Amino acid sequence: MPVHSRYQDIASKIRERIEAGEWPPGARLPRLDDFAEEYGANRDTIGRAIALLETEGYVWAVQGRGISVRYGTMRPRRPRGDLVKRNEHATGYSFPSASSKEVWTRHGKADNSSALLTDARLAKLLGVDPGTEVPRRLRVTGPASEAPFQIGISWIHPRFADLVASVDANPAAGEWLYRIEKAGHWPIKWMEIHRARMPSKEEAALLEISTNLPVLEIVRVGTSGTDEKPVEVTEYVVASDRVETVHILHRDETAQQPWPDEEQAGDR
Amino acid sequence: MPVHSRYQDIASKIRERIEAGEWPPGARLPRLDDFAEEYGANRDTIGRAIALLETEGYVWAVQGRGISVRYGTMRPRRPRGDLVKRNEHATGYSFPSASSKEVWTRHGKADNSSALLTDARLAKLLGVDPGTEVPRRLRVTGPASEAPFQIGISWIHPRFADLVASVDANPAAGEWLYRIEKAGHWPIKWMEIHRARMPSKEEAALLEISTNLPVLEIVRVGTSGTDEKPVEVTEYVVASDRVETVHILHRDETAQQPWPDEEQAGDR
DNA sequence: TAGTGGTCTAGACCACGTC
DNA sequence: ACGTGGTCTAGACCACTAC
Repeated sequence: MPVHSRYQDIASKIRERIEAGEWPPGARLPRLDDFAEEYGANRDTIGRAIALLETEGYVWAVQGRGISVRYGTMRPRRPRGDLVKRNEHATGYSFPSASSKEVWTRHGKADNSSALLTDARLAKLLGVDPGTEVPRRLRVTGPASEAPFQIGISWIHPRFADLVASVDANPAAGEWLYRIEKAGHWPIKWMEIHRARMPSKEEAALLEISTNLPVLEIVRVGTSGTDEKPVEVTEYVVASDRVETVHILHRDETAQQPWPDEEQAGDR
Repeated sequence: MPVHSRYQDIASKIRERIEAGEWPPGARLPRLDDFAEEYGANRDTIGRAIALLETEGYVWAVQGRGISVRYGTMRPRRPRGDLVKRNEHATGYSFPSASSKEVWTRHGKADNSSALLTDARLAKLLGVDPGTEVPRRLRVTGPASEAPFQIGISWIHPRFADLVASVDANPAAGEWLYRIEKAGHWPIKWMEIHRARMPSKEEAALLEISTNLPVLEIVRVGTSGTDEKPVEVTEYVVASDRVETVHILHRDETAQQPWPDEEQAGDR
């Protein structure tokens, strides 16, 4: 485990203790000095470890008060379903588009192959068991002259493995999805889950950013319009200093006016 | 300028020099030792300043290579024209709803008053000049028993000042908007801009989080369904460890983009 | 191997919340 | 006023990149 620096190791240990329930949400952690003595490290080093845990949402430290465990309703990679903000909007494939005349270029080669989908959350969204071998497409996208702004990792449901394998080794963006829609699953329906977090070391390297720069994580799930089953899951990781997402919200055609006392046939 | 600590002051100075163009995007900054000598501070302190600038997206430091200026272009991630589809689903106000039986409570008092809208970006979105006095509504929202998860600041277009002033001093969520829709602007159309960033000190205090925890910033613009002019702008700041946003995407045959592209004059 | 950023220590002092 | 986290220094060493 320790391939990291001292403060990262210590942070890992404290993180595990929190997750094990040693200190419940709201409880106060030992003081920096206590941790320093316990781990045989300098207090400043403990401070760095705590700062790391703060970026991950585990703890909240306040001068003069102490360090307390957050009510981590949605711990990193462990979202809870009941604390969610719901929006609905229209965009199409949310693959970032070339605005005006600009053209996004792939940085490095796209990797189209199969891999084991070990992430439990993504596996669940795709409707497969964790560890299943799944067609995967990985690419890093951005302007040709500058740093990339996005990592995209797509996992296609294994029932489309043959279909996807028949496509060009270096397909255009969305090519796999077009094929699937053409094969009788039109229209694919989409859901996206957005959140902010810090990048992993690997993600930071791919995006050419510091591990200190937050990223926007977008998990997109595509569902067949015909059999209602998941078709693909894509995780985007975008650099927060380069990209914002724009959403257009529409009102349901069948929706009534929001106030109940009046009836008025809604036109648009 | 600030009453901040040494490394924050130094970060401010370097930030200003970057924005002044002293080092163009891609250029390399002086070494830590050089900065240390120039500012008469310890190298470790300079390192903290650089780490801060990294979280803000200004620079990118790599061991063995040096510190370079980022290409800090904020690019909206727009829907792709040929793939955009129409949307038929309702959204309602994207004010977070209590899923299941949970009820969000206001932390502290909501502040309903008027204030000067100095933020150039928000002023532009609302269609007023920066510095205009505008009805404002500020609230901090979250479960009753735990920490809040969201700050919401709404700015209502001044043409509705009288209408809004007539509402109860402590209105229900969305009350102002209902009134405006009722006054002949139904249905309001919405756009949202999402991005990840680090919180300000004040935001962190309101959300009871560390300044090290990234937040999701959501700027929402409501436009009158009848005269097509902006009605309100709301900025949400949500704690990234508590909230994810969920979006349902629908197809639309017409590649519409009703919102004018905002060129990003640099508001970071 | 040289150069540069990252981490660590020990000790001191500062800033903030609480009593 | 006290206690706790936050910052700063000086110097040393580690980690990574480039040559």
